[in-house]
Amino acid sequence: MKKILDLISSRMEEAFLACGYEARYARVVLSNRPDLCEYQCNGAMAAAKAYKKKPIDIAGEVVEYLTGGRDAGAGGDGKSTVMFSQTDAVMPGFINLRLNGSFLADYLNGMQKEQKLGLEEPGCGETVIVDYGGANVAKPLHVGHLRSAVIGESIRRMGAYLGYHMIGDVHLGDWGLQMGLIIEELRERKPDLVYFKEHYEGEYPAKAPFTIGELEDIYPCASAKSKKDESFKERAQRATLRLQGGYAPYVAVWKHIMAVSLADLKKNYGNLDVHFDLWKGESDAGPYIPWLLSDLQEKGLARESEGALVVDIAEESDPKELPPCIVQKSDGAALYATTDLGTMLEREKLYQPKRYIYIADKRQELHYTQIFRVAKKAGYVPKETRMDYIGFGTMNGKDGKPFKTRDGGVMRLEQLIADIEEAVYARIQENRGVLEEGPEAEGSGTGMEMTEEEARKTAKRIGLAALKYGDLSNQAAKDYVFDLDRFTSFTGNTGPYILYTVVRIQSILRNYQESGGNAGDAGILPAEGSAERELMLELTRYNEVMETAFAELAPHKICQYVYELANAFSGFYRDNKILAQEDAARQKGWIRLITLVRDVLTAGIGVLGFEAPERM
RNA sequence: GCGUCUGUAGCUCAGUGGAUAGAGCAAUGGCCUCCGGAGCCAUGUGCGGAGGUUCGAUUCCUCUCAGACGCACCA
Repeated sequence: MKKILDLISSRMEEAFLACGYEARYARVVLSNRPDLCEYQCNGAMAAAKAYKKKPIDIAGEVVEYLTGGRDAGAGGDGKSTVMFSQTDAVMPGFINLRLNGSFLADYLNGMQKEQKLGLEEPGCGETVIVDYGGANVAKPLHVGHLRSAVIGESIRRMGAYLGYHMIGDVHLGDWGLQMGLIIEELRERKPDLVYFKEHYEGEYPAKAPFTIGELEDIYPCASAKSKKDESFKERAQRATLRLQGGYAPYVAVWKHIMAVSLADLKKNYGNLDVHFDLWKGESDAGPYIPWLLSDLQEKGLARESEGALVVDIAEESDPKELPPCIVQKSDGAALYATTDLGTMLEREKLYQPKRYIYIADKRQELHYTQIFRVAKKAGYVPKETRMDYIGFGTMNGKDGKPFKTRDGGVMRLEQLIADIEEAVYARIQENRGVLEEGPEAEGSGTGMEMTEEEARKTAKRIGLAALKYGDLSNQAAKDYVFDLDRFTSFTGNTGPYILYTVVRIQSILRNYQESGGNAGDAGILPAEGSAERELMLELTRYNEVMETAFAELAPHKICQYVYELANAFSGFYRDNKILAQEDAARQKGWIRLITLVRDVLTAGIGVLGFEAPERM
């Protein structure tokens, strides 16, 4: 289905053209003065100069055309409805519009018949690689990984919903210095392992010589040691180099580290309801690196500098010369940029994406600028391929500083999720308590009874919504304050509030069905009340919002929309007693209307990465 | 030093080249014989500052102040 703004705009274009003005002045936008109109066109003022006329005269001519008895709907289907109920030219040159109620109702009826509620699929199956997650092997996920996972998952879902072939890749950190650090630390702890015997010729054990718990202790320990102990660091660097060179015993250890760690990471991302199509890592770029380095040199792009191999990426238009991109360390080891470029080579070979979207901390912006330029300069990625980088801000505590545990440490993601679930669970218990103490405690049939197990499960689902909505409702690029109490609140602009709205609609629909109601494929009728009309207008924005949000890679726009829609529903719910409505046709229309609201909300939170429970 | 990003209500955040800049939370005062009150209504404060472009700027440009971050062998 066409977007409602496009339908209105094309009607206006017709009018502008008919009056002798360029179509580009006809663009219609949502009104910012709902008291005056629903939509507005400001083109007359912009056109005034070009045509040397007073804006109000231009607006007047256009309105004259529209009201000249030829106001028709998008039509062509024989049952076209008049589009506007109001067309006013207002000083200094605004054209104020309101939709005809039948046109609006028709639009919604169209939406509910369509596959994706009237959403078109501009993606057309184009392949897009989304690189997010960025977990490091052998290190537990912590709050620093949250944003990449949550934002990336949402972007991937948005794109998929719009018909793109989205490929999400976790791109593990599994090939850099941290692996050398772990290997060296392991050697110090368990020097007798066969991997550290120089002339060992036998098979390597199938069982990992450590648990995930040990592994998680090894890395921070080794990392701290390398900062104090220079010789330890050198040994770790050597181990890294040997691993990258394919030294069999280290590769064997590395495989153990990978297996143990990956199982744990999959579990944790699963708890976040974050999914990846590919579990590739930096190591997968390994095979491409020798060719990459020699190719960069053959093309004359790479040069030696202070022992390292670098590629200049500065361009004339740069305000300041950007530092070159280091592709090989002076000790010969690969680093961040090298593996990222190697990864591109693999992705081009296997998937030929039309677009890349990288989601990483905004502090990495320079790095991405560098590798994007190298990739384009060397022709590894076609010129026309879009390469986007979303740099997200820091998650801060209430003090405005990066989020920490009480003792100042880095909080594990598991802990954060557990805290949120606990807070939500407490709220659920609170509500149950209030219910039981209430004057009419019997209240059975409300469907509010919940077993302990259900309550825990529900708390988990609501907690995830609280967490993700709290994060996604902020612009990605900005730092934001993580406030557990606020995010888990069941009122206000929060994830739980959105879920509550969906649950409440479900409850009404359930009651309606249980009392023998069946709306069948009844049509939504033109609105009678103002809240009803506002709700309907809000619904029409759906496809526009989805497209814009993806075009701008801005999940927060979807948050904003679902919140506004939920609020519009609240207004409608307040003014209209759906189940008490005696006019059967109107009641059916309302049932269809709120069903559509539920479906739109469900689709919206679906791309945000969470879902509503049955009850809460 | 150079560069990037960010400054909007007491707090947390949206927003737009257009007509009166919005939400939530907090505060105050109201509203329930209500399908789930986890709601609704009312009241009050704000675009860091200065110039410029424009018929019109909170939005675009320049300067300035403040904060965060980045500037070659970490990722």
